[in-house]
Amino acid sequence: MSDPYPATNFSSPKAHSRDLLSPLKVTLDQWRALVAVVDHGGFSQASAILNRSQSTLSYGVGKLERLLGVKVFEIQGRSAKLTETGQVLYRRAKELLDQAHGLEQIATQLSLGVEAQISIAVEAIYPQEKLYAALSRLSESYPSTRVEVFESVLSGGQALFDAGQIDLLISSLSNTSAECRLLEHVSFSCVSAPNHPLQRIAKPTLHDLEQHRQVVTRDSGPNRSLNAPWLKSEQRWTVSNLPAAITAIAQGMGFAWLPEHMIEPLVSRGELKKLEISGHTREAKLYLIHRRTDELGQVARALISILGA
Amino acid sequence: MSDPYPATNFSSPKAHSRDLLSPLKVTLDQWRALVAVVDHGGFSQASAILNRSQSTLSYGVGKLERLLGVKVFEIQGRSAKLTETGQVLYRRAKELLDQAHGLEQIATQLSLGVEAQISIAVEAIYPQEKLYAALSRLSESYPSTRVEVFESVLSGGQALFDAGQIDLLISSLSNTSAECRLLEHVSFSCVSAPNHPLQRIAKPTLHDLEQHRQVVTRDSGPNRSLNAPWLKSEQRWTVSNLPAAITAIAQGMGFAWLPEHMIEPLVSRGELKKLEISGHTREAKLYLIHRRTDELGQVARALISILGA
DNA sequence: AGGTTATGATCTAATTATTCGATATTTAGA
DNA sequence: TCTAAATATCGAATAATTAGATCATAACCT
Repeated sequence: MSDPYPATNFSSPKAHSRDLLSPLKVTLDQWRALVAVVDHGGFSQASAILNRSQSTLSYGVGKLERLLGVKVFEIQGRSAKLTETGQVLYRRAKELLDQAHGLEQIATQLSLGVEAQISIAVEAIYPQEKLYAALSRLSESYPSTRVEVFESVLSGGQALFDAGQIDLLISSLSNTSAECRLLEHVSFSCVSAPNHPLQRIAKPTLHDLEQHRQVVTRDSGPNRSLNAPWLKSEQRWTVSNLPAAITAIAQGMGFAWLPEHMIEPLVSRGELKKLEISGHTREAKLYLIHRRTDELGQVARALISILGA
Repeated sequence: MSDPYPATNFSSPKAHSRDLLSPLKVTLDQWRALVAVVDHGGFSQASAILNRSQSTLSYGVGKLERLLGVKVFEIQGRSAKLTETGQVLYRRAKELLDQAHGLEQIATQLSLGVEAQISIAVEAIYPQEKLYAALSRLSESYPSTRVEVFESVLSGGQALFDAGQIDLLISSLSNTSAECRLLEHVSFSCVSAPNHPLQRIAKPTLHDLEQHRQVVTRDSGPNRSLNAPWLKSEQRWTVSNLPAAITAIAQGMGFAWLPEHMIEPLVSRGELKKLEISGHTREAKLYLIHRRTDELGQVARALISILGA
């Protein structure tokens, strides 16, 4: 008896290398006929739905079966029943048709002037959940529009906006040369690692803070010039993004003013600890900035509406 | 001065209800023409690849543009360049073509006798990671085959196998009426919650164990008759699946013999604690059981080969 | 049981869509 | 300005799809 466990030839792990341009045997209409026959319980019923004659569907499905060498339907009595093979193909064919319709819908949207892409810059302190929730809602209405998101710090977004590279900007810097509306208040807390020397001071003052190293996030603008108004420490480390700042603080590198919503989980896990600076709560205002709405496309306008709601 | 942060692309989350059977304006061949023209830098070059004349492609793409009301190409000089709209459609069209090819490939597999579905029963103590790793590899070679997995305990899988409802069985009970090979040793440890009374006994004996409640997993077979050979406690709670047993133990409900690989993370997190029963390590042998290979399809054989490797 | 009806398969002719080759047109480069 | 290379367009040839008629079969209904 031969080896009961014959070696099997497995194709490469990623079978994603398909020749997209090789000829296709089966047309969308043929798949559509198959699905219609299944969904309406027969060739005759389906023919009414598709506005084709029964013989047309019979011919189409028959051709599909012939071309692929499979048997999709089994005629039991006077009704057509799917074979096991047919069930598999039916499922997949529905997905294929859905994608084909989606593609045409996208094309229709584009033909109606929906932007193919919009670009936005978002201040890093803006809550990511809100951003992604908004973009998720946007993509429900405009699946064809690609979204490019730039994370910016301080003047960085402004520079992109002025250069005309983005449609929308969420920034802490208000702008009088464009439409600008208050969007969000972000509260900052001063935090350090739990074992940092500052934590041993009962009520640290601003002067106490100045004796220690502060971690700040670098302005992403071309000049890297702007600082938040409360930045005064002599010893200062500058990092490129907020996650880096948080990591540095957690490692005991110093203190920083960070957005409440970003540090909250770390504080409750005990990896960071707030420093209560008497009478000094920090708050940043985030503005939604854009050109005049009549200069924007409908997708950008929709995003403004979602973000502002 | 471009921004260092990477661009992010969001795609549509979930296709909405679409009428799959409404007529499609654009054929796969027309999408194929579009993609070919982009990929080969022009209508003429693409015509060679697709074995069509240049005029055919021009006609096809032109028709696509007319039907959808979009402009895909912009003729700059003597080369065709994609418009923004075209770029979006090109991307999606490639996905559509890939799916269409995938569907035909699946049909081809099915036509060559690849099973549309295989069913397997797996003893609950078999490591899930191994199972899913094997099934994942299997689906690379046989994406068209659906897999049905039954989780079984003791005689449960055997019953399914005897009833011919499954192709493969991984069970701790060896079987002489079918092909059967040793697949895996699973070590069991006796565990309880850390605060359980048994933990206060330095070297508990089997007799000590019998004084406490044991949690066992119910035989999933029709008679619920079999017990593992070492089950002796008078007080016994029987639960339906291993996660339920683990939860019960962690809550202090008693002790149980559980597979090492399932309790290891809980032990290291301190939610469970092992009871060192002197000289009594438990081990189960898991067998891979199946009918003669010449009675099985190629997918079942491939899975046997993967599991046995 | 026997007639009736609903259903799918098959054949054919008519219709429709696709394809090709020839030709016009545009543009980059010499 | 001329040439080569590219796309668009046109008409004829070709291929594919479609509908209608017909047949065979199975379920349904007295």
